[in-house]
Amino acid sequence: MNLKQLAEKLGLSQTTVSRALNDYPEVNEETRARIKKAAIENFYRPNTRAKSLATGLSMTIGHLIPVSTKHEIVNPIFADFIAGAGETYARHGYDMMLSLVEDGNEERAYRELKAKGSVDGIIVHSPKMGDPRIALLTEIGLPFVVHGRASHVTEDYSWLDVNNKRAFSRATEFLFSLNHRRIALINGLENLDFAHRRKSGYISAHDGAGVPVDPEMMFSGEMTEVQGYLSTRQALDHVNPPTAFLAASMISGIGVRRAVQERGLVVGKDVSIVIFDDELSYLKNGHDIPIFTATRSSVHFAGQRSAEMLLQIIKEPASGPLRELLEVDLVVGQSSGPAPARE
Amino acid sequence: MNLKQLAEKLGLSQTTVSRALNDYPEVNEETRARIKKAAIENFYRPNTRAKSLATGLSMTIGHLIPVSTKHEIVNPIFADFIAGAGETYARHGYDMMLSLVEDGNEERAYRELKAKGSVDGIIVHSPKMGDPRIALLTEIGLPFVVHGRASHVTEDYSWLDVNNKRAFSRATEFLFSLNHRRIALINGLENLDFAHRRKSGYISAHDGAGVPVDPEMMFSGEMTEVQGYLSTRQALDHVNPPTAFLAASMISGIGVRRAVQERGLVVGKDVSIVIFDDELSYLKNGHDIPIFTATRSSVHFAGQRSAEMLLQIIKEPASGPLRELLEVDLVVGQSSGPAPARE
DNA sequence: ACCAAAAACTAAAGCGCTTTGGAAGAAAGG
DNA sequence: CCTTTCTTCCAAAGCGCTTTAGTTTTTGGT
Repeated sequence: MNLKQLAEKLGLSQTTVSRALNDYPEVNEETRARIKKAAIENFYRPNTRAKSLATGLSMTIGHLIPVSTKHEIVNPIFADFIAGAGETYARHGYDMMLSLVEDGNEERAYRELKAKGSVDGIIVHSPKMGDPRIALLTEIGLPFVVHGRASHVTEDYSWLDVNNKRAFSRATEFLFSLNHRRIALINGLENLDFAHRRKSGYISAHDGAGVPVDPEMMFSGEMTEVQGYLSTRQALDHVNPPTAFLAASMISGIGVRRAVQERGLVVGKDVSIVIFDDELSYLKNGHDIPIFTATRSSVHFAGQRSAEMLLQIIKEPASGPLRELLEVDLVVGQSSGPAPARE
Repeated sequence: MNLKQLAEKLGLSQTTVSRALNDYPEVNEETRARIKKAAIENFYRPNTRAKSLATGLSMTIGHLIPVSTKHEIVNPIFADFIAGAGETYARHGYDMMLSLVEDGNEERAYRELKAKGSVDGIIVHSPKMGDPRIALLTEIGLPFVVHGRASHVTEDYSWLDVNNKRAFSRATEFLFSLNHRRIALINGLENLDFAHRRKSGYISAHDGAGVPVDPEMMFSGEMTEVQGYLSTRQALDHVNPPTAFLAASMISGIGVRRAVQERGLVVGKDVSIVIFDDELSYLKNGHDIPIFTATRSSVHFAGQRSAEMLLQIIKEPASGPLRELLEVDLVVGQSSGPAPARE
């Protein structure tokens, strides 16, 4: 059933029916009630395409997920982020469009999205340092919110980020307070901005404590279980192995733990592990006492908030660049303890 | 730049330009070349909304992800499935729309999708036993492919599934062959069809081997790490604890391992663990020797194939219900070994 | 009872595309 | 040389909605 048919059935013009359903004032309340009733009875739903063609609004938010042809990996963190964002969109009548876009094709993909008019706004994922997408989106005038930030970018833009630097400096300091002096960092890919910030937090804590940073204790890579495992093995093989590990996610932390246990070392005693916990729904950090000591920030919440911010910017572009920095909790779990006494 | 402007610029009618770009024959090859060149130079992209309004095709595939208001959990398996499907859509010029739909609202959500004309087809996720969505989608005439199957459904429909029953009977038999006689099943939610089939595979292997099934060794729940952990603890607390665990996913397997190790038991020696490995990109089952002995089937591939099937059905509805049953590999890893001798 | 203003409705244009039904000109056939 | 058939192009309708610019009906003030 489309508008025309509904209008005919009611013996009214399309104009009136459309106005009644969209709560315009210039329609008699009695008629409006009659129209709304008929709309419900006939399960009338305006055709989205027609509506958006007429209004110029697509009522759709795009999520462009960078996919590397080499690694071809989809971050599990997306699942929870998207769940959070999706809720918000649904509540506001927006749809969510997902596109996987390959490394080199990013500029084209974004321009296309604008030209095709398929979205009203975009969430930018996994910003890299000096990410060119920010200038690009500003140029083409597509509203966007970055999940994360991009260092070395001069534009003013909207973002929501976790205080990654602080998170990692706090975690490092916490380990220092337990007398650890040799801490391995199992980081994400360091061309990604968040990983860069985490590293700088790790380094600044070392500087603050006067502990030298050893580049051989810093690992970076895709945040997979296997990467956590392999990096940890390498770290433990060092002539001067670490007594503690700082892992970028629950998943790499699990890899760290596997490698540690494989060596017959006891987590929380021989070796401490601190992770960054995104509160992934399928990988919660335990049910009572946290499995891992962790800096914690819900990526589900981040998704929700980012979406809200984006919708706000779309509604009122003048409300200007919005920024939000989330602080993390430091929760102490079973995976950390005082550094073992040196023999 | 829209069609009208492009046509004016070229001194041609919209008709000719449109036809040239869509490779219709009734246009001079020289003119076509000229038009295509201009289109590229001006980065012309037809407005999707207008196009789909005119053609009646939305060129969009919908993924409705069931979200429970109670658990509010997004399965990480979706991430990889969607990555696979997304690739395929991109290659064929389709967009992907994601909606989170709450438990009770499913029927309405599907009908709305049809009425609003937002998608040309749908992938049905997480089918339950006797899932009503299949009858519903058949009734409203929206092309769909089910990822999984639904027992007790009489309709003919398209699906792509893993042979879950066989996977779990093989895994169980494998453990029997290692002399395990008491095997705990850490299953997914058993109202979900795949979990039901896995259970029946587990049971049929017991029947085949003449080993009685103990309901107290069968656990079911959301496939999280914590659920795996808690179920395992409960199983190990039993007066007659199991010597082996069969876990529904990598993630629950990790929970099983945690509980086992917490008791000071050695995986692969005191206790064997076999998992179902979906080949999640972030949780690969090790890099050389598999961490866990597993039945393996790539959910990324499943996403790809499901998408291909759906596009095929959309293109040629007559090509009828398509079905595809994927068999799993049984890969032996480090987590299984002969049952410990009874004292 | 009359006129202006407000209320309630409608016809038609327009969003940007595809597609139908021609039309004009060139090539082919007799 | 005239008719027929291609070839190549175009004007205009239509997809289903919103919205502008009116038109008709009611209301209210005098």
